[in-house]
Amino acid sequence: MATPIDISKGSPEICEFPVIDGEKVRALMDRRLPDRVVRGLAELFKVMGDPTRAKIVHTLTQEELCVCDLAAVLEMSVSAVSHHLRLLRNLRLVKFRKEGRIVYYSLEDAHVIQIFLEALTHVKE
Amino acid sequence: MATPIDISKGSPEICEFPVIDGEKVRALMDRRLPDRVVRGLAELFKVMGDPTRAKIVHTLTQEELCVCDLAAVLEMSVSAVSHHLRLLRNLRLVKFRKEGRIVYYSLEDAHVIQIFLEALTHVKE
DNA sequence: TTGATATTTTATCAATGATTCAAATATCCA
DNA sequence: TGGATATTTGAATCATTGATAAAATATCAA
Repeated sequence: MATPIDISKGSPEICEFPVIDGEKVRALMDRRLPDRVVRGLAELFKVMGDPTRAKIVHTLTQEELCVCDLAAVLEMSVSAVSHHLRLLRNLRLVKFRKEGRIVYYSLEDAHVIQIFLEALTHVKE
Repeated sequence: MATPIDISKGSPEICEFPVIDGEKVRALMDRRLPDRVVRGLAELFKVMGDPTRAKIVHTLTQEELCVCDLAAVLEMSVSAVSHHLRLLRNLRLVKFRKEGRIVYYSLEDAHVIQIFLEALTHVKE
């Protein structure tokens, strides 16, 4: 039977939620992730959660590439690809090096590849 | 110097993109992921790419929980949580079992946990 | 310098998505 | 059966996001 549980934890206002298993709930509340981490996780997944950016990441798992060639591989405008690269850059999923006016992009680290490949096997099965 | 590359591959219209390294581009085009897989990947990441759903997944990595208790842990309305659970259900990230009128949710499989934890360590470092 | 190339940025529009409230189901218990 | 509880669903609103085109920046080469 659902009983209210006080989850105010000393904050000024009293918030009550009806719960089934109050102990479980209290224990899980103590183990909640910090907001900073939750936001970081969501942003990481969100930025990979677009077909175009998924393609970009996949392509870059194989080879370093300049914006222009990346656009050719994806058959998209350079501008569109550049926009997506900026998002990936902001989240530090990709890094780049400049050679004259050509900018070569590659994946930032092994973690990104790992997450991507894990998801790939999940989707393929 | 960028030279145009014919990527029409027999399709009626001729599409040309200026590229730097035509061989690289052609090779990568041959290794592109099928659209079905790309869409699946993007959907998987997108559904995890929301702070609330990230919290839900994290909570369920620890314990099976009913909707009502999940809402209490997250301090959100039951309705909002239920909406998010539906999305997670559609992508088969979570499964549920019914016990009378109470519905208990848990993560679908080890892959989901793996992807989540990998991302977590990436964000935390 | 001038023109050409590679990339980035700005601005705008349409589409998508999260949240809320209200109503609908479903199940239990008296 | 009637009433209470647990969850789901639908509609409405508001904010976010992606795509596109056009302009801006940066670098090279003649």
